[in-house]
Amino acid sequence: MNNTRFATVIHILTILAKYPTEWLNSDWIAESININPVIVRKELGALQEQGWITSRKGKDGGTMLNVKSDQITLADIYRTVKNSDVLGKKNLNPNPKCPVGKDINEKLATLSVETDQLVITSLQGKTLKDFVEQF
Amino acid sequence: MNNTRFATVIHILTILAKYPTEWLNSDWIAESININPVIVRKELGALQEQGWITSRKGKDGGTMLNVKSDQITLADIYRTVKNSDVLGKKNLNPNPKCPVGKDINEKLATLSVETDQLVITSLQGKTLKDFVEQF
DNA sequence: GTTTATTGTAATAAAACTTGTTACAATTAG
DNA sequence: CTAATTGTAACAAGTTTTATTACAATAAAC
Repeated sequence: MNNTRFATVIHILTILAKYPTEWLNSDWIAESININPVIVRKELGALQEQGWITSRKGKDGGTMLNVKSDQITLADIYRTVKNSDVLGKKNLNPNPKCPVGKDINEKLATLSVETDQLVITSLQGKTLKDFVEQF
Repeated sequence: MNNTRFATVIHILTILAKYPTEWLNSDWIAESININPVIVRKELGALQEQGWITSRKGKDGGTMLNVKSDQITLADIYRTVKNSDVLGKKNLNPNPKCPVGKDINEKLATLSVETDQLVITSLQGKTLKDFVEQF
């Protein structure tokens, strides 16, 4: 992961969890993170797909958390934004004529899946609630 | 990690470990991975800095492994190429006037370090020798 | 119902990162 | 001396990430 999506999304969710009874708008959230409100709205789109939030258009519109914060684990959040593996990409076209090249991707894949799973398992033990309670 | 450096470097090291008595040149290694030889030479530079290989210039030049493959753990390799954290980047300028923005990076950092450490610890239990023996 | 503020989304631009390529000086075996 | 190789710089191309502009659809509030 070489982007800020996990940081952005957990920031958004933390704010929503902190103010669970208010319709918070994307401008307000964006100011806390100090990023462009359009990016916030894009991430809110991803959170909607998970069913975690409800948004309302129009004047006095905004977003509210839809589920209890102990129902969302950090693994759920990570999976939502994850777009690369911990150990990075495999090589695209290793040479099948080379005994190493022939099998490397298969061996790498095993290691890669195992490493990613380790992270997921660890994050499954932590909820958004645990995280938010630190504030 | 959204690059192929781990895959490239472990591929290189696997080949070197497989043929420990030959001076393998960058063209030959590059053909197995199917990448540009200059990239191989760049990575070989990183491996030299770790003291893991010796290279020889000139005709019949090439590279040989300098240490036993059970002396290199996958954690050592990962650290050599790692250029991003498992959970990605923190947000650059969260708003210090917001109670969430004020502390988010500190809380995220704790989580991030813990997650990275988990991966390192797991990879420390695996050596290059273990990996190479699969071939 | 008109006004105003907001989401949702597309299109584009700018910035950062990754990979590939060309070129060549320094070096070393034969 | 010749041929082949490393080491490295410079640049080019491709991909990903982040920011920005624009605007239709919508809904509250008056």
